[in-house]
Amino acid sequence: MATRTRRSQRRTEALSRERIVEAAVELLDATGEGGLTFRALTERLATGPGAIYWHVENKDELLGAATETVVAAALAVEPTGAPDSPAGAPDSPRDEIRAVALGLFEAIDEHPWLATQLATHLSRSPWGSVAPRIFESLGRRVRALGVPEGSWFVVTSALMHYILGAAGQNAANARAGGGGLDRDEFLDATAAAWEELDPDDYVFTRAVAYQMRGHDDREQFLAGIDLVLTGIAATHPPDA
Amino acid sequence: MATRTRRSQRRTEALSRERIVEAAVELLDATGEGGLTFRALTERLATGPGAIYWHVENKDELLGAATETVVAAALAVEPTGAPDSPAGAPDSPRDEIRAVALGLFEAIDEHPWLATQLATHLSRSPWGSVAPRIFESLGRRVRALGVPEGSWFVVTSALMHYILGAAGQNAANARAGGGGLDRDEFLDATAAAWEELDPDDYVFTRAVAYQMRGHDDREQFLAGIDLVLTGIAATHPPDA
DNA sequence: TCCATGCTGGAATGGCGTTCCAGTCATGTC
DNA sequence: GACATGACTGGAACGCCATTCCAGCATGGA
Repeated sequence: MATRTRRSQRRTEALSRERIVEAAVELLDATGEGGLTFRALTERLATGPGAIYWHVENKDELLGAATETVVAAALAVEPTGAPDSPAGAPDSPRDEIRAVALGLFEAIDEHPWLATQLATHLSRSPWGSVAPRIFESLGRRVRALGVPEGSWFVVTSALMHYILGAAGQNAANARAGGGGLDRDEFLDATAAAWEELDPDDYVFTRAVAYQMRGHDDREQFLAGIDLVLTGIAATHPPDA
Repeated sequence: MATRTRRSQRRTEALSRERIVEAAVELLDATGEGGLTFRALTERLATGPGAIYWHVENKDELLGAATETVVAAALAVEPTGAPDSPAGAPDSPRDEIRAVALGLFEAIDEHPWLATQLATHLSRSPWGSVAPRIFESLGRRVRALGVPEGSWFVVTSALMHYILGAAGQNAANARAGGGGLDRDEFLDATAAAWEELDPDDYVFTRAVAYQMRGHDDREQFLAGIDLVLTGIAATHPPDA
């Protein structure tokens, strides 16, 4: 086995599109958006640029592949059937939507570069695999919610937009603001900055700044989801 | 006059931070995200890099300034008092929120680069002037809606997240997908792509693809806003 | 045995953001 | 009217980036 393996491979482990994308994700996670360079990639993979370009069209495609990989992983853990639930108590569509949303939220939280990447990727090529994947996952639950067919598209889109918008903007909050600040310091600094705004132009923002300090991102994200879900339920009563 | 003007200025019109930002916005509008280079900028302003760097810290700051300028302009047109309404019929907070949202939607529609820029800018530095500006504009109406103070932050954030998320993702749809396609062709291509997805994995998406074809972005965006607003009203009844 | 083909990585290219610096001009001072 | 000052300019250069080119390698089939 060892012989065959060694024979069929130039290096300890052959280069492949998978290995490249995996390394790219690791690099993005470790060093952020700007940390993914072909130099760093060739170094980490102990190879040259030509080898990478043989497996991958260009950097944009590599970023797209990284995005798709991470999103797919995030949606894969979703409790489609919830086989471990107490039996006879399947999750409601509402709970499932919350779970899917939270999965995406956490994926963006773990991979902060996803926020920007999704924004460019989704609007640039909605035919890619990532938009339909998210859309499908949410849409099935929207249908289960009892929303009439004519509104499926609108409702599912709205949900997706909220989820990606909110998760994206929260992402960097969690990871501190570029400097070495931790989350509390960062929140505190932002709240302080808000409190020093012009009292005339920013009455509301100043009045609300204190709520910024101790707030829990996840909790607030879910509260937003609930707002949208409640709106959906009110607009399309399940018994209609 | 001409003499004094000519005397006090090195060139026909002196370089200034304003002029630079203005040129940057024009360049971004005309040639897209990647079109803004210092080379193109120096050419358009008939100067050298050093002159630009005297007025501006670096490219990130320039992009931030461009973003702030455009957002400020978008929020400035909002009908704060609606002085031209039939008299005695002021806009409801709900209508005003719709108007503010639509203003942002159209700004992103006119300047597609705003979508990505807002995503990076907002999450990178929430203390900048753009987040508070939007937050304030929406928050005042949320308060007028009768939402209890304890929920101001959550509700306003949710609204902002939906607006920016939805507007951002719709932006590029409107401007065709990179190629020379117009809107209808683009929508059609996307719908066709969705209809060719795996029938098992994408039941919902395939079933809904046809709704993609003729849909109106603005209308759908507003429908989403209404969903959120309805959710807000249901969660916080005005008479409570 | 030898060649075709899939795959590799070092060297080179052109464009980018950014820096450096020698210079220019309006202005204040005497 | 001469001169020093300091805001402001723009050409040349630097280092890093994505991308391309190509001479070579290993391997499976003839």
